[in-house]
Amino acid sequence: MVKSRTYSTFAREAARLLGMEIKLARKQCKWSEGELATRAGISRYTLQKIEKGDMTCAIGLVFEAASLVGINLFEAETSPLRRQIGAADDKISLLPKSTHNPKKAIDDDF
Amino acid sequence: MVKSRTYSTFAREAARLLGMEIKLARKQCKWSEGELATRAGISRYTLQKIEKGDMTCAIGLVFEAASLVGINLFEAETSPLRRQIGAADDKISLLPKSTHNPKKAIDDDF
DNA sequence: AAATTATGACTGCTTGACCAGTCATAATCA
DNA sequence: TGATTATGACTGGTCAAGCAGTCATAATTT
Repeated sequence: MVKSRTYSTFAREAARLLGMEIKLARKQCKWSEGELATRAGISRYTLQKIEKGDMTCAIGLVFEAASLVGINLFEAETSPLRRQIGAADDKISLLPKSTHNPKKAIDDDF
Repeated sequence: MVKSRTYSTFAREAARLLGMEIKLARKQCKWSEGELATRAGISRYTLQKIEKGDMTCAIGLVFEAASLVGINLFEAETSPLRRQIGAADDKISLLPKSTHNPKKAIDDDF
């Protein structure tokens, strides 16, 4: 019995949703679990975990599976991924390099 | 030197983008790496990897950090996450339970 | 200017993620 | 119907993800 990590419900549901989308898209590709797993270079068991929304899966494996079945990950409406990356980069460079906070107690909100 | 996994550029860029968005959102929250790491219940080093778009990070940790800084993960426009999950569920149940493919050679596209 | 805080990078250790393989069951095809 | 394939669930072994901790440097405050 290991005390496992806790996650916010929002994060959990996002993972669950992504897993289901992958499963759905896979079925639409008419691929079996084994087929997608092979293409993604992962084991079938890992794919099962991914499709269940398991929080411990490596993000690279999840995104790889997702991209193979044609899921648009964080591609908002029109702009291609590259452009978004550039935009994020620009925005970051506008902010101060380090966020200097006066030392005070952390008010944890749980 | 272990030959590390390969990923599609699409998957890699998606992870990179998500990491940058987290970093950006964190700075907008005026939180230091240590602050967000503590709130997310992870080490600062892991957060650094997440913000770099490291493919090996657990998706749960990435999503947790993202949600803490207020990133809308897979929330399309208006519909809340829950509704999307329901929709995906419904769609899946409409498809055949198992995708039965005639045995043939896999034409791998790389 | 000095003092404080943030960042980047790294280093062993421990734990568990991922894999290969198996089995029973369910679904689909001939 | 029987034969084939897909799915769900699990198990031991191995290797790396994540952690705690450190250090040098950069940025920010006073």
